[in-house]
Amino acid sequence: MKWDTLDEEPCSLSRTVAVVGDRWTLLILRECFLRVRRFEAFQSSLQITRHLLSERLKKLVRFGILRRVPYSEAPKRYEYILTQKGLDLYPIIMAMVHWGDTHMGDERGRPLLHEHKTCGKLFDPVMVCSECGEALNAKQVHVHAGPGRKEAVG
Amino acid sequence: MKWDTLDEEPCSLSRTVAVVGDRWTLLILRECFLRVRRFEAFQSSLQITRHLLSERLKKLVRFGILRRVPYSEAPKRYEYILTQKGLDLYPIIMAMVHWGDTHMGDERGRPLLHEHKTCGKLFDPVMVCSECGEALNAKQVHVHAGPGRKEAVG
DNA sequence: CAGGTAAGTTCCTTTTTCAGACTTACGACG
DNA sequence: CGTCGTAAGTCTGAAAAAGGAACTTACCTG
Repeated sequence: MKWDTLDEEPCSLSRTVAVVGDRWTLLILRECFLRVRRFEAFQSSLQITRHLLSERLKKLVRFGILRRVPYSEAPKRYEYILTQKGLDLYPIIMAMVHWGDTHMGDERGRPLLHEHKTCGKLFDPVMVCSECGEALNAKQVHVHAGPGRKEAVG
Repeated sequence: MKWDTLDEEPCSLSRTVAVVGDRWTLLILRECFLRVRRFEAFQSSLQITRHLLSERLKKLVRFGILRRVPYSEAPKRYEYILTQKGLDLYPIIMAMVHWGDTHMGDERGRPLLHEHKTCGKLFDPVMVCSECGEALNAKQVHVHAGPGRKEAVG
């Protein structure tokens, strides 16, 4: 597998995996959604080596998931802020949190609770069909090759 | 970071990342949802080294995501089948596919289309609030420490 | 001018991953 | 009977990635 061109495969999962498919990137994104923005803050909360953090942040900026925004001119200091493309990763993160809550919990209970400001309640994320609104499950879905696959396969 | 105990962190995202947080595991799971079940089939469709495939499958079995089921007694042959815990990863995979469709597409169009057998239509997965049914977005969610976090932090 | 802070970079060691050959156990072919 | 083919792995040496810790730059504070 050539990881450097994974984002051009005719498969949307591969393309997503190319961007967020490693441990550190996912943990960095968790911090982003918890409003962490600065290099030192990421480093101290994750205990990631500065080298890797620097590299991963660059990659996320390169893919348009974070923006590097100056917050001080002298000395030059930057913070990393989620773009819309980055904010759109929220369902992935929430799906992972929900799976962890459901299947990897221990006797201590959930680490975090999520409140939906709009309705005021504690909630779980549920994935539904855009057409009929019903909850989705793997066995009710049939997959067809789309135009992007047919062209790639020939 | 000690990756070997990541699944015990007081964070559901970390625990999920401990299980599915690497490139190969996610691609293997994609194949599982496309009904691939056998060692040789995974190997030839992914071009993963046999060594890594063997290791990743063992790990998925160990975490209860796949079951190793014999399909031939002599010679002994096995296939790998998603458990319910594994099937429950579907929202994560679909969320990743959807993000890839939305943000990593090219002029060729979508690689795959998904049909909801229940309603018969092509759909996108949408993540909604379990309480009010509204589509979720990061800015409308407030996070509270839950019991599992409070106990861990002290 | 010594000490502190933020955001990196550099260097060296350890761990993972990769590519490909080897193994085991069977069935079919000639 | 010996050889080929297949499925599901294991083993090995080389290459790539990750880890740990010190170093750098540019400013600010007492």
